[in-house]
Amino acid sequence: MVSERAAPAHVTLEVVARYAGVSPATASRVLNGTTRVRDELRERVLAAADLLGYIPNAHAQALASASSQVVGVICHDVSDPYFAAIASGVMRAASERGLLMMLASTFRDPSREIAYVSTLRAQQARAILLISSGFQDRAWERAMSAELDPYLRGGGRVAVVSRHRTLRVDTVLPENRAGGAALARALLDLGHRDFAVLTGPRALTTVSDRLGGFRDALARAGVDLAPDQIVEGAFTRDGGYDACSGLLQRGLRATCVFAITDVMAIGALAALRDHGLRVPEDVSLAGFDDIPIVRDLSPPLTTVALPLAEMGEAVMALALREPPHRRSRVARFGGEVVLRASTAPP
Amino acid sequence: MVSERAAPAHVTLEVVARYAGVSPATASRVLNGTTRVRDELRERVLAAADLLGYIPNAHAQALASASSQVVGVICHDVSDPYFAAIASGVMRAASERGLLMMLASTFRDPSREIAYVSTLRAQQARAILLISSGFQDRAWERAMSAELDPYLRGGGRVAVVSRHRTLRVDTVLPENRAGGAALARALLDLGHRDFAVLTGPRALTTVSDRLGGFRDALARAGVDLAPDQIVEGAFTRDGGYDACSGLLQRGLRATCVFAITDVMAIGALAALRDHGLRVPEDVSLAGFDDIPIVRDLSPPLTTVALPLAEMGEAVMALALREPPHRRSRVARFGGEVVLRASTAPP
DNA sequence: ACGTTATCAGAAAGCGCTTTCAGAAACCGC
DNA sequence: GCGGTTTCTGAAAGCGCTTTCTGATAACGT
Repeated sequence: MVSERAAPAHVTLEVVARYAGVSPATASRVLNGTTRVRDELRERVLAAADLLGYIPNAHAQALASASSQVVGVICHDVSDPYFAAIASGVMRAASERGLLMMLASTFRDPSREIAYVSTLRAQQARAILLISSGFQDRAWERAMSAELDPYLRGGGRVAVVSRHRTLRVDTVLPENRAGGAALARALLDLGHRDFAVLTGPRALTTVSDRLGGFRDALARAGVDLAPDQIVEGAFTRDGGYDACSGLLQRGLRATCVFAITDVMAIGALAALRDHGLRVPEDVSLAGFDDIPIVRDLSPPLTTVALPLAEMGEAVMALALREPPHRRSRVARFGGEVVLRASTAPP
Repeated sequence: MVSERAAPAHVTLEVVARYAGVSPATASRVLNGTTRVRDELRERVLAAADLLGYIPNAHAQALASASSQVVGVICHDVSDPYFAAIASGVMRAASERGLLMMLASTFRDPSREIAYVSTLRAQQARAILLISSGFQDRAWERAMSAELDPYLRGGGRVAVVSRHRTLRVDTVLPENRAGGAALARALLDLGHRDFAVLTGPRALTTVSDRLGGFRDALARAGVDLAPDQIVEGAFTRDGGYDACSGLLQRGLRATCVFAITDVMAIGALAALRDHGLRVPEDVSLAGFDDIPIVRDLSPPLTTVALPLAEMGEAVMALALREPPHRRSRVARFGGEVVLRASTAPP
């Protein structure tokens, strides 16, 4: 009767230890397996912990041992399939290692990226991973370094997806430039000479690298890209739709449209269709990323494949590798052109 | 010179306080704004904190104040657009409230759901949110309750997306049953009488509710669903593809296929196409969820719309509302049929 | 001018754990 | 059988903060 309504209080290590008739030190040792403990005591502690439903307080553990099981992940936009796929790879890598993942989404605002680094520092994250699209801006870079440097000096680990100009950290680098170039060559091989491009914000290295690679490869083939056939839009499905609509309104002179990301390509496909154009009969369309859904579009989308989940696993591996930061390392991924039915000879 | 290489040590509250010439207590009060402090001291503390780049240790804060800024989210599968969309809503709700989100993905294994609850308890999460598809299994329910109950008694908050039979917690409930029924009626109205269904694991309430609602509505109209036209597959794109392929091999006798989720419908669409069937001319196809991509398929998919992001925000609101758990509450969402071009009269 | 109340700052306890440190007990060889 | 190891356990310090509690100082009324 009484025992049944006994307040469970807070079952702390102290309670377990008392119950087992040992000191908290011994109980801690048993529970963590740090040191041999006489079998009899071991059993008593284990039994007590189990019986009382003991759950250690991770804050106390972290504070006392100055270490944590948590990695922080800052993601450009979790609701975008590209970033979600990478985050999913990070998630998998984390659970393999028994780590917990604190996930923050900046919803496309680079300044929040910096704020979150600070927050994750406060949380004593063992590593901070940035899943971004790169951002080139002096003030931003300075502020980010000001957050990252003390963290690194304090033993924190940092790794980043996508190219950043001045951040001295481990990097997972999608082959944006080479991929853009390879795509251009593939499209040239199909016979296209007139291109239009739907880009995202130029301040993102992801955008400028892809566009740069694409344009260079065209130039090398003696084909140039009319400035009025390059339209900038938001980095989203609707951004792609709007950019493509704008292009169509102004008069599309291209036989092939390159959307700088698959997500934008999805919007572009809708815009083309709404405008009565058939893909690829009237115009070819290509994207970049190979997010899972694009093979199920009709027509399936030609794109540049990136192993997104693998990149997520790699960014974790890079951050956690020993010894830390011999010198910031770069791991390159992807860049293979996947030709599908959305492109055809003009 | 010397000052430049001075070890930054760890900048703790103590260091800031000493530097400002006040006690740690005062520094704490200033930084948290808990109590009025003389302006002069205030300024000194703030200046010192800023100068030294002070970042509070969240573990110490949590330990001392017995409260945390972290909510734990356990997600069935982060790489599935349905769950990702809900998680994104949760994310938004978290950042609005200044909370941090610890995200775990069970990768479709219900037993890991229980393990993660325990882990998040250890992390002293202020709330635990389960984004699942429901699971009906006595042993599982018992084990889950055994984790949840002590957590709730200790002041923890819990809320769940999807119906669970015995869990006494706040629930965000998609209108699966009503939605399934409404979809059936809409398809009947189009003139269909012969249906096939691609389902997921029956142990998931999401599956059984949708299927139950669908079948009941058909029965009420005097139409029955041949058992051999119901095929169970994994809850994924490939599961949908395989289930649909199996159905086609065995001989499809239906004029309309209902896939229990949009994700499975995407796979089904691919299977139908690979089999040379046109949608909706040869067979109509409907899904459930209205994940963002399905309006961009061709044909756009008929489905039952659920406000996924909103549901994510709601599950957070439910968990955090005051006072806690007057009695577990249920918030219902969605269930509107969205007719698109993937369905047509037979 | 005196007692009374309101403000503000510091000392110190304590959150729940880990980890030296040191002592007790058991072991060894010769 | 005794010094010297080797094991094992407990006492206690301390991780970095918050929060009483207490004392000092200022402000107030009559």
